[in-house]
Amino acid sequence: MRYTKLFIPTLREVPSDAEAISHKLLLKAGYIRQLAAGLYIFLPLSWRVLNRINRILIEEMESINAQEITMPILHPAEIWQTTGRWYEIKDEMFRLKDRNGRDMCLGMTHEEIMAWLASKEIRSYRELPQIWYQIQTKLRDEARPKSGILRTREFIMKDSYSFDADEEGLEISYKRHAEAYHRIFKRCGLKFYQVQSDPGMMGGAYAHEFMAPSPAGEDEIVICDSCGYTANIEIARSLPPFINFPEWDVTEEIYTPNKKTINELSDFLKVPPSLFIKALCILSEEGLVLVLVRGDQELHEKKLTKIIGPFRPATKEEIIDHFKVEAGYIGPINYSGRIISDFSLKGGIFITGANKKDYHLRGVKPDLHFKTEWHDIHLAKEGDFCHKCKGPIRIERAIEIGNIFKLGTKYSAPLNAVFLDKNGNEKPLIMGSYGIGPARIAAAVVEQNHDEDGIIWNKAIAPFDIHILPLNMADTRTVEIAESLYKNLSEIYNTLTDKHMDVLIDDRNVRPGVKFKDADLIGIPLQVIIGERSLKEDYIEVKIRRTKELIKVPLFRSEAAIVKIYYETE
RNA sequence: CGGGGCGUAGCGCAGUCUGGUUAGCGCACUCGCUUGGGGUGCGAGAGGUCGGCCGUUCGAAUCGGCUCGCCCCGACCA
Repeated sequence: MRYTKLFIPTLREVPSDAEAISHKLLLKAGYIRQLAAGLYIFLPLSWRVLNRINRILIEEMESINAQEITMPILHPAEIWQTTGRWYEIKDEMFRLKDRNGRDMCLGMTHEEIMAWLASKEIRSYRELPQIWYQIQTKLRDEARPKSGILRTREFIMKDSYSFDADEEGLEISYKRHAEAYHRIFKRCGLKFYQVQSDPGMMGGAYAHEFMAPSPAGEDEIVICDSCGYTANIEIARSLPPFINFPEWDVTEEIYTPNKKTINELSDFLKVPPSLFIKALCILSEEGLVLVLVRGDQELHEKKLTKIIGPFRPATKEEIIDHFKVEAGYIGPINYSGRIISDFSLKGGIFITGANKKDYHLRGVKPDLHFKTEWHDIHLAKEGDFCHKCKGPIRIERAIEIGNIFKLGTKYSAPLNAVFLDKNGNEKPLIMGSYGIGPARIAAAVVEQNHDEDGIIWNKAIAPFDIHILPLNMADTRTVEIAESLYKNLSEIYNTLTDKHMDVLIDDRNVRPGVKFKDADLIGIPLQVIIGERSLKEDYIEVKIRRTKELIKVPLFRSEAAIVKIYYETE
C-alpha cells in the first residue's frame, strides 16, 4: 500500500481531552477519531489492526470447533423479558419501540438470542456439544465511557456460547475456551493473567477474566507469585498481616476522651490499628447490622452486599438513636442485633467501642464476648498474604480483555432450551458464554507496547509488516530501489499472516524527518530506510521499531536479508 | 447519578476577572521559491455563527439565566 493512497491523518498535537496513553497515541497516529462520548470511528490503520485480531480470533475459535454465525443487533423485548434481564438491567440497555409500538432493545450481549436459537433447533444429546460464536457489534449505554476505545458505548465483541448435555461437558467447553484465549492473547503479544472473577449480572456460579496489566485499567487484580492464585479484587481473598496479641486477660473499660477514629485511638493508646475492631453500623433492607473488621482493614462493600443485600451506612442520628452513643464508641458487646465479622478477627483479642461515651473496652474476644457470623468482608491490599499458600500477594491494575462464564441453565431453563438425553429424559442445555473485545486488545497492546515516539505493534496484529521509507523522493535511485523493494517484498509469503507481506511505502514528497516521526508513531515493526547517504556505499538500513536497532543490509539480495530480519524480530 | 474541569479556525492555546476598533498566536492547510538522514527556511494566502438560546447594555467571546456537548474522579459497569 502507498502512503499517499492511505488516509493516515497523524497529528502533531493530541486533542487535550485524551488522557489514556492508548487514546492519545491512537488519535495522534491517525488510527481513530471520536464521534461522540464512547463512540469512535476506526480509520484505515486501526481497521487493519482489528481485522488481524479478528483473523486470530477466528482461527482459534475454529480450532476448538466453534462455528461462526451472526445474529441481529436489534432484539424483540419478549426474549429478554422471559429471562428477566429486561427488568434487571436498568439504564445500561438501549431500548426503543418499532413503528407498531413493540418494545425492542439493542443487544448488549446475546445469551438470550443464543438460548432462543438453541431452544428451536437442538433436540437431542446427539447434537451436543455445540459452540456458536459471532464477531459483532454490542451496544451498552455506559454510565461513563472513558479512556478512548477502552470503554465505549458501542463496540465489537467476539462472543461465543457453548451448549452441553451436562456439567462435565461444560467443563470441557470452558477449559477449551480458556486455552484458546491463552493462545489468542499470546499471539496478540499481550501480557495477561487469567483471574477468578465475579459472575455479576451474567449469573452462573463460576467465571474468569483475562486481565492485561496496565495503569490504564479499571480493575485491580490480586496476584500471588508463590502459588499462582489470581483473582479480581472484587472477590479476592487475603490474609491480613499476622499480629501478636498482647496478654489482655481481663476485659476492662479504658478512658478515651474524644478519641473516635482508629487513628486517634491508636496514637492516644500507643497501640497499632490492627488491635482494634472497627465497628460499622450498616442499614440493610432487613434492618440494622453491625459489621466488624480489623482496625487496619477496609470493608469490601461488594462482598458485604452479597451477604446482606443492598445497604447503606447508618446516619449519625440513626446510630445515636440505636446505641445512645456516637459512632466512635459503638461496639459489639451487649449488642443484640445481627453481627457480621471479618475472618481476620477470629481468635484475636481487641479493643473496641464500649457503647458508652468516651470509653472503649480492652481485651475483647470475638465468639467469647459476643456472638457473630463469620465472613470474608475485607478488601485485599498490598502487604497482605495469600489465603492459600501464605505467600505475599501483590495488586496490579489491569484491563479486562476477555471473560468466560459458566452459565448452567440460567438462560436455557426460562427459554425452554431443552434436549432429550440418552435415557429419553428432557433436560435443559448447560450453557457457557465467552467474550473478547478486539478493540480492547488493540488498546491494551498499545498501553503495554509504546515509547516516547509512538506505538510499537506486535508483528501479528500490526497494520503492516514492513514500512519502506525512501528519504528523498527527488532522488531517482532512491525511488527506483524503494519501488523495487516494495514490489518484491509484497510478493513474499508471510507465514505469520498466512498471506503475502503487507508493505507500506511512504511515497510522500516530504522531508525525511517527517517520515521518521510518522513511522515511529504508527509503529510498524520493521522500517526499511533508503537514503542517499547509505546508497553511496550500496547498502540500505533496516530499523527494528521496538529496539530502534539499525541494521545495515547490502543492496544485493536485500529482500532476503529484510525478510530474515523480519522473522527474527520479536 | 454525585463532585470537579473545559467549550474561541483542523489541532494546541491566549484573550473572559476589569464589556469598547477589523478576535490574536503557534502548528497544520493552499500557492511560490528553498531544502532533502529526525516534524527545513523564507514569502504570500485561505480559514471564525467565540457550543447554543434567552437576557442585561449604546455596545457582549467577556456580565446574568437556561441549555447542549466533551473530559476527569467517584458511584455504576453483560
